[in-house]
Amino acid sequence: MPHQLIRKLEHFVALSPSDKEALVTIVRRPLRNLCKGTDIISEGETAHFIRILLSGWAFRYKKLGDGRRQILSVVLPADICDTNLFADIEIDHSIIAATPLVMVEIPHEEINKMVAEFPALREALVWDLQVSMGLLHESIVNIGQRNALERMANLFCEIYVRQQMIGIVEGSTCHFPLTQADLAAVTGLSTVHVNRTLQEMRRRSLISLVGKSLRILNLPELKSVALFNPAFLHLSKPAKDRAAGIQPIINHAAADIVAA
Amino acid sequence: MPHQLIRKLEHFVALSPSDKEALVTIVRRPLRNLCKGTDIISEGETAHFIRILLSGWAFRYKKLGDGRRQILSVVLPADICDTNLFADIEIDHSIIAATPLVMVEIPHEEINKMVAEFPALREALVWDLQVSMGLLHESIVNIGQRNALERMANLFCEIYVRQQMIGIVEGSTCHFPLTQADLAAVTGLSTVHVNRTLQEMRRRSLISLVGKSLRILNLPELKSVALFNPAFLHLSKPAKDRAAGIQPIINHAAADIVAA
DNA sequence: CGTCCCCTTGAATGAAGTCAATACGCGTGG
DNA sequence: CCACGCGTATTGACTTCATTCAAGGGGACG
Repeated sequence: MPHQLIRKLEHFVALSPSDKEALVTIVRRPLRNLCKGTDIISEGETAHFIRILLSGWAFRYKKLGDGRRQILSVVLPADICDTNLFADIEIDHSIIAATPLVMVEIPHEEINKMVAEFPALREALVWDLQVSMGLLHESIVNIGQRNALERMANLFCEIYVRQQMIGIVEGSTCHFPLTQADLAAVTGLSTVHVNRTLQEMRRRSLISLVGKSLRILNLPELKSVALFNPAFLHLSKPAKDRAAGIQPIINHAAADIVAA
Repeated sequence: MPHQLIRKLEHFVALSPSDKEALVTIVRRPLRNLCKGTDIISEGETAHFIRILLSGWAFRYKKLGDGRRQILSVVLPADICDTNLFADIEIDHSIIAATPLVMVEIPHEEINKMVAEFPALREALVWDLQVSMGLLHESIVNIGQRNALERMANLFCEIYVRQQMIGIVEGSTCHFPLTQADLAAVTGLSTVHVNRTLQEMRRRSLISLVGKSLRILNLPELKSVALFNPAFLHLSKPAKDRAAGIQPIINHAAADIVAA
Protein backbone atom coordinates (compact mmCIF):
# COMPACT_ATOMS: atom_id res chain seq x y z
CA MET A 1 0.00 0.00 0.00
CA PRO A 2 2.69 2.59 0.79
CA HIS A 3 3.76 2.18 -2.84
CA GLN A 4 0.89 4.40 -3.88
CA LEU A 5 1.90 7.10 -1.43
CA ILE A 6 5.51 6.93 -2.61
CA ARG A 7 4.39 7.03 -6.18
CA LYS A 8 2.30 10.10 -5.54
CA LEU A 9 4.99 11.99 -3.66
CA GLU A 10 7.56 11.22 -6.33
CA HIS A 11 5.52 13.34 -8.69
CA PHE A 12 6.50 16.29 -6.56
CA VAL A 13 10.00 15.60 -5.30
CA ALA A 14 12.67 13.03 -6.04
CA LEU A 15 12.92 10.59 -3.13
CA SER A 16 16.04 8.66 -2.21
CA PRO A 17 15.85 5.01 -1.15
CA SER A 18 16.25 6.06 2.48
CA ASP A 19 13.42 8.57 2.14
CA LYS A 20 11.20 5.80 0.87
CA GLU A 21 12.38 3.48 3.58
CA ALA A 22 11.45 6.08 6.20
CA LEU A 23 8.02 6.42 4.67
CA VAL A 24 7.44 2.68 4.65
CA THR A 25 8.59 2.47 8.26
CA ILE A 26 6.36 5.22 9.55
CA VAL A 27 3.32 3.75 7.84
CA ARG A 28 4.02 0.30 9.29
CA ARG A 29 1.70 0.47 12.28
CA PRO A 30 -1.74 -0.76 13.31
CA LEU A 31 -4.25 -0.22 10.51
CA ARG A 32 -7.72 1.07 11.09
CA ASN A 33 -10.57 -0.46 9.11
CA LEU A 34 -13.73 1.61 8.82
CA CYS A 35 -17.13 0.77 7.38
CA LYS A 36 -18.73 2.87 4.72
CA GLY A 37 -20.59 5.73 6.37
CA THR A 38 -18.34 5.98 9.42
CA ASP A 39 -17.08 9.42 10.38
CA ILE A 40 -13.31 9.66 10.29
CA ILE A 41 -13.18 13.16 11.74
CA SER A 42 -16.01 15.38 12.90
CA GLU A 43 -16.14 19.16 12.80
CA GLY A 44 -14.75 20.65 15.99
CA GLU A 45 -12.44 17.78 16.88
CA THR A 46 -8.76 18.40 17.36
CA ALA A 47 -6.43 16.23 15.31
CA HIS A 48 -3.46 14.86 17.19
CA PHE A 49 -2.13 12.92 14.24
CA ILE A 50 -2.35 12.81 10.50
CA ARG A 51 -4.49 10.15 8.89
CA ILE A 52 -3.41 8.62 5.62
CA LEU A 53 -5.88 6.71 3.53
CA LEU A 54 -4.40 3.41 2.34
CA SER A 55 -7.42 2.11 0.51
CA GLY A 56 -11.01 3.21 -0.02
CA TRP A 57 -12.50 6.63 -0.66
CA ALA A 58 -13.71 9.32 1.73
CA PHE A 59 -15.51 12.67 1.57
CA ARG A 60 -14.46 15.90 3.17
CA TYR A 61 -17.73 17.74 3.77
CA LYS A 62 -19.55 20.47 5.63
CA LYS A 63 -23.14 20.70 6.67
CA LEU A 64 -25.36 23.76 6.76
CA GLY A 65 -27.58 24.42 9.73
CA ASP A 66 -30.65 23.18 7.88
CA GLY A 67 -29.11 19.87 6.83
CA ARG A 68 -27.88 20.69 3.34
CA ARG A 69 -24.53 19.05 2.78
CA GLN A 70 -21.67 19.95 0.45
CA ILE A 71 -18.73 17.70 -0.25
CA LEU A 72 -15.57 19.80 -0.30
CA SER A 73 -13.29 17.22 -1.82
CA VAL A 74 -12.97 13.54 -2.49
CA VAL A 75 -10.20 11.83 -0.54
CA LEU A 76 -8.51 9.00 -2.47
CA PRO A 77 -6.04 6.30 -1.44
CA ALA A 78 -2.64 7.76 -0.54
CA ASP A 79 -4.29 11.05 0.39
CA ILE A 80 -3.79 12.69 3.74
CA CYS A 81 -7.03 13.48 5.52
CA ASP A 82 -5.66 16.26 7.67
CA THR A 83 -4.87 19.74 6.47
CA ASN A 84 -2.38 20.47 9.18
CA LEU A 85 0.62 18.22 8.94
CA PHE A 86 2.82 19.19 11.81
CA ALA A 87 0.73 20.37 14.73
CA ASP A 88 -2.52 19.72 16.55
CA ILE A 89 -5.31 21.89 15.31
CA GLU A 90 -9.04 22.02 15.46
CA ILE A 91 -10.78 21.22 12.19
CA ASP A 92 -13.73 22.99 10.66
CA HIS A 93 -15.22 20.16 8.63
CA SER A 94 -15.94 16.44 8.77
CA ILE A 95 -14.65 13.45 6.84
CA ILE A 96 -16.74 10.36 6.24
CA ALA A 97 -15.90 7.00 4.68
CA ALA A 98 -17.47 6.85 1.22
CA THR A 99 -16.53 3.18 0.92
CA PRO A 100 -15.08 0.68 3.38
CA LEU A 101 -11.56 1.90 3.95
CA VAL A 102 -8.21 1.32 5.58
CA MET A 103 -6.11 4.07 7.08
CA VAL A 104 -3.21 4.72 9.43
CA GLU A 105 -2.91 7.38 12.07
CA ILE A 106 0.51 8.89 12.63
CA PRO A 107 1.10 11.22 15.59
CA HIS A 108 2.39 14.65 14.69
CA GLU A 109 5.51 14.17 16.79
CA GLU A 110 6.51 11.19 14.66
CA ILE A 111 5.89 13.07 11.46
CA ASN A 112 7.97 15.92 12.79
CA LYS A 113 10.78 13.56 13.70
CA MET A 114 10.65 12.04 10.25
CA VAL A 115 10.71 15.28 8.26
CA ALA A 116 13.51 16.64 10.46
CA GLU A 117 15.63 13.68 9.42
CA PHE A 118 14.41 13.48 5.82
CA PRO A 119 13.93 16.99 4.42
CA ALA A 120 12.81 15.68 1.04
CA LEU A 121 9.82 14.16 2.75
CA ARG A 122 8.92 17.46 4.34
CA GLU A 123 9.08 19.06 0.94
CA ALA A 124 6.97 16.30 -0.57
CA LEU A 125 4.30 16.54 2.13
CA VAL A 126 4.12 20.30 1.87
CA TRP A 127 3.80 19.96 -1.87
CA ASP A 128 1.02 17.45 -1.42
CA LEU A 129 -0.79 19.90 0.82
CA GLN A 130 -0.53 22.55 -1.88
CA VAL A 131 -2.16 20.13 -4.27
CA SER A 132 -5.01 19.69 -1.78
CA MET A 133 -5.46 23.43 -1.70
CA GLY A 134 -5.31 23.51 -5.47
CA LEU A 135 -8.15 21.02 -5.51
CA LEU A 136 -10.19 23.33 -3.34
CA HIS A 137 -9.49 26.21 -5.69
CA GLU A 138 -10.55 24.13 -8.65
CA SER A 139 -13.67 23.11 -6.84
CA ILE A 140 -14.69 26.72 -6.28
CA VAL A 141 -14.15 27.55 -9.93
CA ASN A 142 -15.96 24.41 -10.92
CA ILE A 143 -19.08 25.08 -8.91
CA GLY A 144 -19.01 28.83 -9.40
CA GLN A 145 -18.46 29.01 -13.14
CA ARG A 146 -19.05 25.73 -14.91
CA ASN A 147 -22.45 24.40 -15.92
CA ALA A 148 -23.60 20.88 -15.08
CA LEU A 149 -21.96 19.16 -18.01
CA GLU A 150 -18.65 20.94 -17.61
CA ARG A 151 -18.70 20.33 -13.88
CA MET A 152 -19.19 16.61 -14.12
CA ALA A 153 -16.67 16.33 -16.94
CA ASN A 154 -14.16 18.18 -14.84
CA LEU A 155 -14.79 15.95 -11.85
CA PHE A 156 -14.23 12.83 -13.91
CA CYS A 157 -11.00 14.26 -15.31
CA GLU A 158 -9.79 15.15 -11.85
CA ILE A 159 -10.55 11.78 -10.32
CA TYR A 160 -9.07 9.95 -13.28
CA VAL A 161 -5.84 11.95 -13.24
CA ARG A 162 -5.47 11.65 -9.50
CA GLN A 163 -5.83 7.91 -9.71
CA GLN A 164 -3.33 7.92 -12.52
CA MET A 165 -0.86 9.62 -10.20
CA ILE A 166 -1.01 6.72 -7.78
CA GLY A 167 -0.90 4.19 -10.58
CA ILE A 168 -4.29 2.57 -10.20
CA VAL A 169 -5.90 3.17 -13.57
CA GLU A 170 -6.03 0.43 -16.15
CA GLY A 171 -5.96 1.92 -19.59
CA SER A 172 -8.91 4.25 -19.82
CA THR A 173 -10.74 2.60 -16.93
CA CYS A 174 -10.61 3.38 -13.25
CA HIS A 175 -12.48 2.67 -10.08
CA PHE A 176 -15.42 4.94 -9.31
CA PRO A 177 -17.57 3.85 -6.36
CA LEU A 178 -19.76 6.97 -6.02
CA THR A 179 -23.53 6.98 -6.35
CA GLN A 180 -25.36 9.67 -8.27
CA ALA A 181 -26.40 11.18 -4.96
CA ASP A 182 -22.69 11.42 -4.04
CA LEU A 183 -21.96 13.08 -7.36
CA ALA A 184 -24.72 15.56 -6.61
CA ALA A 185 -23.22 16.44 -3.24
CA VAL A 186 -19.80 16.95 -4.82
CA THR A 187 -20.97 19.07 -7.72
CA GLY A 188 -23.68 21.04 -5.95
CA LEU A 189 -26.32 19.73 -8.38
CA SER A 190 -29.52 17.80 -7.69
CA THR A 191 -29.49 14.02 -8.12
CA VAL A 192 -32.02 14.26 -10.90
CA HIS A 193 -29.88 16.65 -12.81
CA VAL A 194 -26.79 14.53 -12.25
CA ASN A 195 -28.68 11.63 -13.78
CA ARG A 196 -29.64 13.64 -16.84
CA THR A 197 -26.17 15.03 -17.26
CA LEU A 198 -24.71 11.53 -17.12
CA GLN A 199 -27.06 10.49 -19.88
CA GLU A 200 -25.93 13.42 -21.94
CA MET A 201 -22.31 12.39 -21.40
CA ARG A 202 -23.07 8.83 -22.44
CA ARG A 203 -24.96 10.05 -25.47
CA ARG A 204 -21.89 12.03 -26.48
CA SER A 205 -19.69 8.99 -25.90
CA LEU A 206 -17.53 10.79 -23.38
CA ILE A 207 -17.64 8.19 -20.62
CA SER A 208 -19.27 4.99 -19.57
CA LEU A 209 -20.09 4.48 -15.93
CA VAL A 210 -21.36 1.04 -14.99
CA GLY A 211 -21.18 -0.57 -11.60
CA LYS A 212 -18.29 1.04 -9.79
CA SER A 213 -16.20 1.40 -12.89
CA LEU A 214 -15.55 4.55 -14.90
CA ARG A 215 -14.30 4.31 -18.46
CA ILE A 216 -13.14 7.42 -20.28
CA LEU A 217 -14.18 6.93 -23.88
CA ASN A 218 -12.76 10.15 -25.25
CA LEU A 219 -10.27 11.86 -22.97
CA PRO A 220 -9.32 14.79 -25.22
CA GLU A 221 -12.97 15.61 -25.79
CA LEU A 222 -13.77 15.19 -22.10
CA LYS A 223 -10.95 17.54 -21.11
CA SER A 224 -12.09 20.04 -23.69
CA VAL A 225 -15.70 19.93 -22.51
CA ALA A 226 -14.48 20.29 -18.94
CA LEU A 227 -12.07 23.15 -19.67
CA PHE A 228 -9.78 20.95 -17.63
CA ASN A 229 -6.61 22.56 -16.37
CA PRO A 230 -4.18 20.32 -14.44
CA ALA A 231 -2.19 23.26 -13.07
CA PHE A 232 -3.39 22.48 -9.56
CA LEU A 233 -1.33 19.30 -9.62
CA HIS A 234 1.78 21.46 -9.30
CA LEU A 235 3.73 19.01 -11.42
CA SER A 236 5.87 21.42 -13.35
CA LYS A 237 8.83 21.90 -11.03
CA PRO A 238 9.70 18.24 -10.57
CA ALA A 239 8.79 17.67 -14.19
CA LYS A 240 11.59 20.10 -14.92
CA ASP A 241 13.91 18.31 -12.49
CA ARG A 242 13.15 15.06 -14.19
CA ALA A 243 13.58 16.49 -17.62
CA ALA A 244 17.12 17.19 -16.41
CA GLY A 245 17.54 13.45 -16.10
CA ILE A 246 17.18 12.89 -12.38
CA GLN A 247 14.37 10.37 -12.56
CA PRO A 248 13.66 9.34 -16.13
CA ILE A 249 11.11 6.67 -15.22
CA ILE A 250 8.88 9.03 -13.30
CA ASN A 251 9.38 11.63 -15.97
CA HIS A 252 7.58 9.31 -18.29
CA ALA A 253 4.70 8.86 -15.88
CA ALA A 254 4.34 12.60 -15.38
CA ALA A 255 4.31 13.09 -19.13
CA ASP A 256 1.36 10.71 -19.35
CA ILE A 257 -0.52 12.76 -16.85
CA VAL A 258 0.00 16.20 -18.20
CA ALA A 259 -0.34 15.15 -21.83
CA ALA A 260 -3.58 16.02 -23.58
CA MET B 1 -0.07 48.86 10.20
CA PRO B 2 1.49 45.78 11.80
CA HIS B 3 -0.97 46.35 14.66
CA GLN B 4 -3.67 44.76 12.54
CA LEU B 5 -1.55 41.71 11.86
CA ILE B 6 -0.71 41.35 15.54
CA ARG B 7 -4.32 41.79 16.43
CA LYS B 8 -5.36 39.09 14.03
CA LEU B 9 -2.74 36.60 15.13
CA GLU B 10 -3.59 37.16 18.78
CA HIS B 11 -6.97 35.68 18.06
CA PHE B 12 -5.19 32.39 17.48
CA VAL B 13 -2.26 32.33 19.88
CA ALA B 14 -1.12 34.46 22.79
CA LEU B 15 1.90 36.53 21.73
CA SER B 16 4.57 37.79 24.09
CA PRO B 17 6.01 41.29 23.75
CA SER B 18 9.11 39.85 22.09
CA ASP B 19 6.96 37.91 19.62
CA LYS B 20 5.25 41.14 18.68
CA GLU B 21 8.55 42.94 18.49
CA ALA B 22 9.87 40.30 16.08
CA LEU B 23 6.79 40.71 13.93
CA VAL B 24 7.14 44.47 13.83
CA THR B 25 10.80 44.14 12.94
CA ILE B 26 10.30 41.71 10.10
CA VAL B 27 7.59 43.85 8.57
CA ARG B 28 9.77 46.96 8.76
CA ARG B 29 11.12 46.91 5.21
CA PRO B 30 10.48 48.62 1.89
CA LEU B 31 6.77 48.81 1.17
CA ARG B 32 5.31 48.09 -2.22
CA ASN B 33 2.47 50.27 -3.44
CA LEU B 34 0.29 48.83 -6.18
CA CYS B 35 -2.47 50.38 -8.23
CA LYS B 36 -5.89 48.86 -8.42
CA GLY B 37 -5.94 46.24 -11.13
CA THR B 38 -2.27 45.30 -10.85
CA ASP B 39 -1.43 41.62 -10.62
CA ILE B 40 0.34 40.72 -7.40
CA ILE B 41 1.03 37.13 -8.41
CA SER B 42 0.20 35.35 -11.62
CA GLU B 43 -0.59 31.69 -12.07
CA GLY B 44 2.53 29.67 -12.71
CA GLU B 45 4.94 31.98 -10.92
CA THR B 46 7.08 30.68 -8.12
CA ALA B 47 6.89 32.58 -4.86
CA HIS B 48 10.21 33.24 -3.17
CA PHE B 49 8.70 35.19 -0.31
CA ILE B 50 5.44 35.70 1.46
CA ARG B 51 3.48 38.83 0.76
CA ILE B 52 1.52 40.47 3.53
CA LEU B 53 -1.16 42.99 2.72
CA LEU B 54 -0.86 46.05 4.92
CA SER B 55 -3.69 48.03 3.44
CA GLY B 56 -6.12 47.65 0.56
CA TRP B 57 -7.99 44.61 -0.71
CA ALA B 58 -7.06 41.97 -3.25
CA PHE B 59 -8.67 39.02 -5.03
CA ARG B 60 -7.36 35.51 -5.31
CA TYR B 61 -8.81 34.23 -8.58
CA LYS B 62 -8.61 31.69 -11.35
CA LYS B 63 -9.56 31.99 -14.99
CA LEU B 64 -11.13 29.36 -17.20
CA GLY B 65 -9.82 28.78 -20.71
CA ASP B 66 -12.68 30.75 -22.22
CA GLY B 67 -12.25 33.81 -20.03
CA ARG B 68 -14.75 33.16 -17.27
CA ARG B 69 -13.27 34.23 -13.96
CA GLN B 70 -13.99 33.08 -10.42
CA ILE B 71 -12.71 34.84 -7.34
CA LEU B 72 -11.55 32.23 -4.83
CA SER B 73 -11.24 34.51 -1.84
CA VAL B 74 -11.01 38.12 -0.85
CA VAL B 75 -7.67 39.11 0.65
CA LEU B 76 -7.96 41.76 3.36
CA PRO B 77 -5.39 43.89 5.20
CA ALA B 78 -3.19 41.77 7.48
CA ASP B 79 -3.79 38.74 5.26
CA ILE B 80 -0.99 36.73 3.77
CA CYS B 81 -1.23 36.35 0.02
CA ASP B 82 0.79 33.18 -0.23
CA THR B 83 -0.45 29.76 0.72
CA ASN B 84 2.97 28.33 1.35
CA LEU B 85 4.66 30.04 4.23
CA PHE B 86 8.03 28.41 4.52
CA ALA B 87 9.26 27.33 1.09
CA ASP B 88 9.29 28.37 -2.54
CA ILE B 89 6.47 26.84 -4.47
CA GLU B 90 4.69 27.38 -7.74
CA ILE B 91 1.20 28.77 -7.43
CA ASP B 92 -1.89 27.71 -9.29
CA HIS B 93 -3.86 30.94 -9.22
CA SER B 94 -3.46 34.69 -9.52
CA ILE B 95 -3.92 37.59 -7.14
CA ILE B 96 -4.94 41.04 -8.28
CA ALA B 97 -5.25 44.32 -6.42
CA ALA B 98 -8.94 45.10 -5.91
CA THR B 99 -8.08 48.55 -4.61
CA PRO B 100 -4.84 50.51 -4.41
CA LEU B 101 -2.81 48.63 -1.84
CA VAL B 102 0.35 48.46 0.20
CA MET B 103 2.20 45.25 0.95
CA VAL B 104 5.52 43.88 2.10
CA GLU B 105 7.46 40.96 0.71
CA ILE B 106 9.36 38.83 3.18
CA PRO B 107 11.77 36.18 1.90
CA HIS B 108 11.05 32.67 3.10
CA GLU B 109 14.45 32.39 4.72
CA GLU B 110 13.68 35.34 6.98
CA ILE B 111 10.33 33.92 7.93
CA ASN B 112 12.00 30.63 8.72
CA LYS B 113 14.59 32.35 10.86
CA MET B 114 11.85 34.22 12.71
CA VAL B 115 9.65 31.22 13.46
CA ALA B 116 12.67 29.19 14.55
CA GLU B 117 13.36 31.82 17.18
CA PHE B 118 9.74 32.58 18.04
CA PRO B 119 7.69 29.36 18.01
CA ALA B 120 4.49 31.17 18.96
CA LEU B 121 4.72 33.02 15.68
CA ARG B 122 5.04 29.78 13.76
CA GLU B 123 1.97 28.52 15.49
CA ALA B 124 0.09 31.72 14.76
CA LEU B 125 1.00 31.71 11.08
CA VAL B 126 0.05 28.08 10.67
CA TRP B 127 -3.21 28.82 12.39
CA ASP B 128 -3.80 31.73 10.05
CA LEU B 129 -3.23 29.42 7.09
CA GLN B 130 -5.85 27.06 8.46
CA VAL B 131 -8.28 29.94 8.57
CA SER B 132 -7.51 30.64 4.91
CA MET B 133 -8.33 27.04 4.10
CA GLY B 134 -11.45 27.31 6.19
CA LEU B 135 -12.48 30.24 4.06
CA LEU B 136 -12.06 28.14 0.94
CA HIS B 137 -14.22 25.43 2.50
CA GLU B 138 -16.89 27.96 3.34
CA SER B 139 -16.75 29.31 -0.15
CA ILE B 140 -17.41 25.89 -1.68
CA VAL B 141 -20.37 25.35 0.61
CA ASN B 142 -21.56 28.85 -0.11
CA ILE B 143 -21.54 28.54 -3.86
CA GLY B 144 -22.58 24.91 -3.93
CA GLN B 145 -25.51 25.01 -1.53
CA ARG B 146 -26.72 28.50 -0.80
CA ASN B 147 -29.03 30.52 -3.02
CA ALA B 148 -28.28 34.07 -4.06
CA LEU B 149 -29.65 35.76 -0.95
CA GLU B 150 -27.96 33.37 1.45
CA ARG B 151 -24.71 33.61 -0.47
CA MET B 152 -24.50 37.36 -0.37
CA ALA B 153 -25.59 37.46 3.26
CA ASN B 154 -22.87 34.99 4.10
CA LEU B 155 -20.27 37.00 2.24
CA PHE B 156 -21.19 40.16 4.12
CA CYS B 157 -21.02 38.31 7.43
CA GLU B 158 -17.64 36.89 6.56
CA ILE B 159 -16.12 40.18 5.47
CA TYR B 160 -17.58 41.99 8.45
CA VAL B 161 -16.27 39.46 10.95
CA ARG B 162 -12.86 39.31 9.34
CA GLN B 163 -12.56 43.07 9.54
CA GLN B 164 -13.69 42.89 13.13
CA MET B 165 -10.79 40.55 13.82
CA ILE B 166 -8.31 43.19 12.72
CA GLY B 167 -10.18 45.91 14.53
CA ILE B 168 -11.29 48.07 11.63
CA VAL B 169 -15.04 48.10 11.97
CA GLU B 170 -16.82 51.04 13.50
CA GLY B 171 -19.96 49.88 15.19
CA SER B 172 -22.03 48.16 12.56
CA THR B 173 -20.21 49.81 9.68
CA CYS B 174 -17.17 48.68 7.80
CA HIS B 175 -15.26 49.41 4.64
CA PHE B 176 -16.48 47.63 1.52
CA PRO B 177 -14.88 48.79 -1.73
CA LEU B 178 -16.23 46.10 -4.08
CA THR B 179 -18.38 46.81 -7.10
CA GLN B 180 -21.40 44.69 -7.92
CA ALA B 181 -19.38 43.07 -10.69
CA ASP B 182 -16.80 42.08 -8.06
CA LEU B 183 -19.53 40.63 -5.89
CA ALA B 184 -20.72 38.64 -8.86
CA ALA B 185 -17.26 37.18 -9.44
CA VAL B 186 -17.00 36.22 -5.77
CA THR B 187 -20.41 34.64 -5.47
CA GLY B 188 -20.61 33.02 -8.90
CA LEU B 189 -23.75 35.03 -9.73
CA SER B 190 -24.43 37.43 -12.59
CA THR B 191 -24.10 41.16 -11.96
CA VAL B 192 -27.77 41.67 -12.68
CA HIS B 193 -28.76 39.15 -10.09
CA VAL B 194 -26.35 40.60 -7.56
CA ASN B 195 -28.05 43.91 -8.08
CA ARG B 196 -31.49 42.46 -7.51
CA THR B 197 -30.37 40.49 -4.50
CA LEU B 198 -28.90 43.63 -2.97
CA GLN B 199 -32.22 45.35 -3.41
CA GLU B 200 -33.93 42.47 -1.68
CA MET B 201 -31.49 42.77 1.21
CA ARG B 202 -32.13 46.50 1.47
CA ARG B 203 -35.84 45.93 1.30
CA ARG B 204 -35.52 43.54 4.22
CA SER B 205 -33.39 46.07 6.11
CA LEU B 206 -30.50 43.66 6.45
CA ILE B 207 -27.77 45.96 5.20
CA SER B 208 -27.12 49.25 3.59
CA LEU B 209 -24.36 49.55 1.05
CA VAL B 210 -23.59 53.05 -0.13
CA GLY B 211 -20.34 54.28 -1.58
CA LYS B 212 -17.66 52.00 -0.26
CA SER B 213 -19.30 51.58 3.09
CA LEU B 214 -21.22 48.57 4.36
CA ARG B 215 -23.58 48.92 7.28
CA ILE B 216 -25.08 45.87 8.90
CA LEU B 217 -28.56 46.88 9.96
CA ASN B 218 -29.60 43.60 11.54
CA LEU B 219 -26.71 41.27 12.29
CA PRO B 220 -28.67 38.45 13.96
CA GLU B 221 -31.13 38.36 11.08
CA LEU B 222 -28.32 38.56 8.51
CA LYS B 223 -26.51 35.65 10.15
CA SER B 224 -29.68 33.67 10.27
CA VAL B 225 -30.48 34.31 6.60
CA ALA B 226 -26.89 33.38 5.73
CA LEU B 227 -26.81 30.24 7.87
CA PHE B 228 -23.56 31.78 8.99
CA ASN B 229 -21.17 29.53 10.84
CA PRO B 230 -17.95 31.10 12.14
CA ALA B 231 -16.29 27.73 12.83
CA PHE B 232 -13.77 28.37 10.06
CA LEU B 233 -12.25 31.12 12.17
CA HIS B 234 -10.79 28.43 14.42
CA LEU B 235 -11.17 30.69 17.41
CA SER B 236 -12.12 28.16 20.03
CA LYS B 237 -8.75 26.93 21.25
CA PRO B 238 -7.25 30.30 22.11
CA ALA B 239 -10.67 31.40 23.27
CA LYS B 240 -10.30 28.64 25.82
CA ASP B 241 -6.76 29.75 26.63
CA ARG B 242 -8.00 33.25 27.15
CA ALA B 243 -10.90 32.11 29.19
CA ALA B 244 -8.22 30.70 31.48
CA GLY B 245 -7.07 34.27 32.01
CA ILE B 246 -4.07 34.53 29.77
CA GLN B 247 -5.25 37.43 27.67
CA PRO B 248 -8.42 38.91 29.08
CA ILE B 249 -8.52 41.86 26.69
CA ILE B 250 -8.49 39.74 23.58
CA ASN B 251 -10.90 37.37 25.22
CA HIS B 252 -13.39 40.15 25.17
CA ALA B 253 -12.77 40.86 21.51
CA ALA B 254 -13.17 37.20 20.62
CA ALA B 255 -16.40 37.09 22.52
CA ASP B 256 -17.69 39.93 20.37
CA ILE B 257 -16.90 38.01 17.26
CA VAL B 258 -18.35 34.66 18.11
CA ALA B 259 -21.38 36.10 19.81
CA ALA B 260 -24.65 35.88 17.91
C1' DC C 1 -19.35 68.36 -22.23
C1' DG C 2 -18.55 63.95 -23.41
C1' DT C 3 -16.86 59.49 -21.91
C1' DC C 4 -16.44 55.75 -19.05
C1' DC C 5 -17.77 53.00 -15.36
C1' DC C 6 -21.13 51.50 -12.44
C1' DC C 7 -25.78 50.80 -11.12
C1' DT C 8 -30.61 49.90 -12.32
C1' DT C 9 -34.61 48.07 -14.74
C1' DG C 10 -37.67 45.20 -17.86
C1' DA C 11 -38.65 41.33 -20.62
C1' DA C 12 -37.55 36.99 -22.40
C1' DT C 13 -35.03 32.84 -21.95
C1' DG C 14 -32.90 28.99 -20.03
C1' DA C 15 -30.66 25.96 -16.76
C1' DA C 16 -31.38 23.44 -12.91
C1' DG C 17 -34.49 22.17 -9.03
C1' DT C 18 -38.65 19.94 -7.21
C1' DC C 19 -42.15 16.61 -6.92
C1' DA C 20 -43.78 12.29 -7.75
C1' DA C 21 -44.08 8.04 -9.83
C1' DT C 22 -41.75 4.08 -11.61
C1' DA C 23 -38.18 0.70 -12.48
C1' DC C 24 -34.21 -1.93 -11.41
C1' DG C 25 -31.14 -4.77 -8.83
C1' DC C 26 -29.79 -7.12 -4.93
C1' DG C 27 -29.71 -9.23 -0.67
C1' DT C 28 -32.61 -11.23 3.07
C1' DG C 29 -35.54 -14.14 4.84
C1' DG C 30 -39.78 -16.77 4.64
C1' DC D 1 -37.90 -20.19 -5.18
C1' DC D 2 -40.40 -16.30 -4.57
C1' DA D 3 -41.77 -12.15 -1.93
C1' DC D 4 -40.33 -8.27 0.23
C1' DG D 5 -37.77 -4.21 1.21
C1' DC D 6 -34.30 -0.98 0.39
C1' DG D 7 -31.19 1.79 -1.95
C1' DT D 8 -30.24 3.50 -6.39
C1' DA D 9 -31.39 4.91 -11.02
C1' DT D 10 -34.67 6.76 -14.36
C1' DT D 11 -38.47 9.45 -16.24
C1' DG D 12 -42.03 13.15 -16.96
C1' DA D 13 -44.27 17.43 -15.85
C1' DC D 14 -43.91 21.56 -13.74
C1' DT D 15 -41.71 25.39 -11.26
C1' DT D 16 -38.29 28.55 -9.95
C1' DC D 17 -34.20 30.69 -9.68
C1' DA D 18 -30.88 32.87 -12.15
C1' DT D 19 -28.95 34.38 -16.71
C1' DT D 20 -29.01 36.98 -20.82
C1' DC D 21 -29.96 40.79 -23.62
C1' DA D 22 -30.86 45.39 -24.09
C1' DA D 23 -31.63 49.90 -22.72
C1' DG D 24 -31.37 53.84 -19.71
C1' DG D 25 -29.55 56.66 -15.81
C1' DG D 26 -26.25 58.75 -12.80
C1' DG D 27 -21.97 60.30 -11.19
C1' DA D 28 -16.88 61.08 -11.47
C1' DC D 29 -13.35 62.85 -14.09
C1' DG D 30 -10.56 64.66 -17.75
